[in-house]
Amino acid sequence: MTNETTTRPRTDSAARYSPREIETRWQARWEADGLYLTSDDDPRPKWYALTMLPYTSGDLHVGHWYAMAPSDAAARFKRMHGYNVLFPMGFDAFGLPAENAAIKNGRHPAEWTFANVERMRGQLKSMGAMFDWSREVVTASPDYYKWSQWWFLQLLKHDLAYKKRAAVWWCPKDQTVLANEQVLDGKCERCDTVVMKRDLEQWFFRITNYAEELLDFSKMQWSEQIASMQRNWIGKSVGAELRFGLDVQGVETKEIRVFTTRPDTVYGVTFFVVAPEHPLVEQITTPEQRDAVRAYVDAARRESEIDRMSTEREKTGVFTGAYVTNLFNGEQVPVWTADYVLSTYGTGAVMAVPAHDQRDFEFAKKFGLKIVPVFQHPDWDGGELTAALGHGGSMINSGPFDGTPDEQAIAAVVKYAEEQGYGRGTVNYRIRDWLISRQRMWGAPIPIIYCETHGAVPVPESDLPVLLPDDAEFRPTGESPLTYHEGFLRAKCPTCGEPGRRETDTLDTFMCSSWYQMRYIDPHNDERPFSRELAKKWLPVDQYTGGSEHAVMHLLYTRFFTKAARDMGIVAFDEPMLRLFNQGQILGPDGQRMSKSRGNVIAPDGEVEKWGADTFRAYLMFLGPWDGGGPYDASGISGVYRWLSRVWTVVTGEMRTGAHADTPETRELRRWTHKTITKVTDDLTEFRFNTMVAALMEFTNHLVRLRESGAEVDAGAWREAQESMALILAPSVPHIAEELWSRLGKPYSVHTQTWPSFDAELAADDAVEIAVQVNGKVRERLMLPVDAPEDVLRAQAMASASVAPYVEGKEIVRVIYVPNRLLNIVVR
RNA sequence: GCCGAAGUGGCGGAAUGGCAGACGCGACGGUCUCAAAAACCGUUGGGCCGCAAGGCUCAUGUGGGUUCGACUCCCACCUUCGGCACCA
Repeated sequence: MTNETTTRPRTDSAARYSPREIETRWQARWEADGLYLTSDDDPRPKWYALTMLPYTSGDLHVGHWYAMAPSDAAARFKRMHGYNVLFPMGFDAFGLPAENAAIKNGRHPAEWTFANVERMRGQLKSMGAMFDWSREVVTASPDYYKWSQWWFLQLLKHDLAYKKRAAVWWCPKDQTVLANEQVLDGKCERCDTVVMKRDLEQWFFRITNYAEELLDFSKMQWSEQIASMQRNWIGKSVGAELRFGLDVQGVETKEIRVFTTRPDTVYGVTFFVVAPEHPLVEQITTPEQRDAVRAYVDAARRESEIDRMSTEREKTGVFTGAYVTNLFNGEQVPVWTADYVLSTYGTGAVMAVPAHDQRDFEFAKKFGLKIVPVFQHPDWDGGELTAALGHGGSMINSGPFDGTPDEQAIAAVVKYAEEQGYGRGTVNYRIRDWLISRQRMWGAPIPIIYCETHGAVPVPESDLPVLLPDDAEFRPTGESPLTYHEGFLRAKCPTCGEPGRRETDTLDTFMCSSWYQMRYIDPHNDERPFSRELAKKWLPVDQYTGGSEHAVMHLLYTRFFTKAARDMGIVAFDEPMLRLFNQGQILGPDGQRMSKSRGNVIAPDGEVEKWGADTFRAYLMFLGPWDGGGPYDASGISGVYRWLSRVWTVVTGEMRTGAHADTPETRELRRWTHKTITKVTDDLTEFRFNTMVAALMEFTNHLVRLRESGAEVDAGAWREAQESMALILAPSVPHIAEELWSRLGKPYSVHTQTWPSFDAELAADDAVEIAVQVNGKVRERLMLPVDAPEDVLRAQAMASASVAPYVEGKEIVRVIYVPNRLLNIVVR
């Protein structure tokens, strides 16, 4: 087939790179052969690579390709390193868009959802990724959500799920409650509608039980960015809970507790503030103050959350007429109610220390309340304060504590408080329990039956799944059809058999995606969510990839789920995903996040049709660092296509070869081959896909130049270059790599080959260019053999006509020599 | 306000403290063509000198510092992006 000494067939159209033909052919072959099916019995070490599953929105967009193509390359790379790689794919299929589409078209959400699954699976397949489709999971299918319901029952059994009445976020447009995590800037995460508070009885998971452990990231390699976002969200504060005496006629409660991070300022308390929603407000308010307080509380209730959250606005508040006693000094201080105190944080009440807290300071100034400094701060001259004082100095006005330095103050006061029974040291977290009820139909029904006699009774595991009705009728009430579906509602109490009523709320879709990685390992098991043996073999996930927009939602929930599963004896590890890489977000051309409502979603189909999947994959990898993201712009894609065309031409074309094992051209060729293998290996290991593509381009350019120079090289070295090219292309551009491998006469498949090793000796240069600087400025570049001794280099440098003028007549102070890089002559 | 990341050509971006701008897009010039597209070849940070080969010089957000040498390390500031935010 190869003809020793012909020149290349430049414009032979039959030999041109035609991606579409190649890609459809190989995709069919791979599927027919089951090339990407992962066996549970494979003895090789396992590697579980996972990329976040897409929501069934309708079409795959550029963002999906951007997230998945590099993940696929990384998974394939692992496979070529001898790992038994599990790289599954599925669909997050419950949620509101399906329901909204159903209301609009008058069809069942399942229709819309499963049609989207079909379409998106096809689109995903066009990517040529190594997904094992035999393990696909769809969270909205009964054989999946049966197990979501099972998880709910386990959590309930272990007191990690509970129902309570609480003020919860409500989205008036979506007509459902939301978890705290799903409220962004006071708006619904899904639809951007301003949310409101409602008092409702809802199901919660006790994620707060794990607040402290969730702060520990030491058992995995996650980015500092995500860790800090989660830490922020959990919001740990160390301080103390202090009691204040309450003595109001007709009020049973004799104390109010506050959380403070500054118990050491307790002698500076000059007033006390409770949130307008605080249950005691109504009770303690004196008759004279009643009208004013009621008006204030009502106004606060009516105000939008966005207005209330603003930090800029002036402090407001009303005196309740009541007083509390500071147990430390027996002082009575007035109790105010003000909306700068949040009912959801701490105890909903604060001890106000205007001298040492800026918010209390502003409030005191506005309402003419006393300000008593309790630290002799070094910056304070004893005059009237213009702002609250920070940490520093030692205690004053603090009875027995006067003179205690700042560093010891908190510990001393807490110790005293505990001895006297005034309070105790404690830790407070900002995170709230996870609200998982949704008043929507397209979700997994919460498996509970309400009975007149027995209350909320869990559905027995043997009765799972609680199926969604397939004849849901959508009325324009905004309410879930489950609430008026007689067939669904009617149920017998599992305890007494009397007629009961089913829970009509469904599970938050984030609960369904909190454990999907566990289902992939055993997706067809109908006895258990997954077998223990397979869990032991595959879990946890070794490498997870996905967007950082899930930092305090999915990525926090799945960690909680794993810890709960561990404590319930279901799994034996602490963290769901050992390594996490967050790719950046690909934005629309307008620089905005791609979303259907903005109309800036770009479908990749056109580009894939035009250039091929390989080109598109490589282009997305080439754009820049993967964690960078940025606006999508297709203008550079032709360059990547041109590159793959050149690869095609140079690898399939003919070359003048012979036996020339030791010519400079052959040595140079080997050097390029081994250098490129080295670089591509390193870059794939570190997820530096952009520089990997650049290195492959440079290698290609060298081969093209070499071929066009007409030089003859060693046949073995050329062969090695061709085969190496196919192998190192395989993870990123799997189709062309397979085709080239096949055309080189190698056995199917390139994707089951071992990653090529590189020879450092062959990769090493035998001559290097060394920069010669005088006082840090480059004056000359010299070619020298590798590891040339300093004196040889120095002699040549001094002799150089471009160096001499800068050195002549000057005193040489110092000479710095960095082997194989540069020589810097310092003169005076 | 607090936490995190980042500022490099017209654009995307590259550079273990050691030759700034790899690789690619775009632009310009050329080959092929009746012509255009495609493809291929060449040039391409700014300024200055030179017919030319080439040389000089400025340049990595701003200002300082450390160093023989700074895109890289340190300090301050500015800007952008992401997160949290009246969290006691």
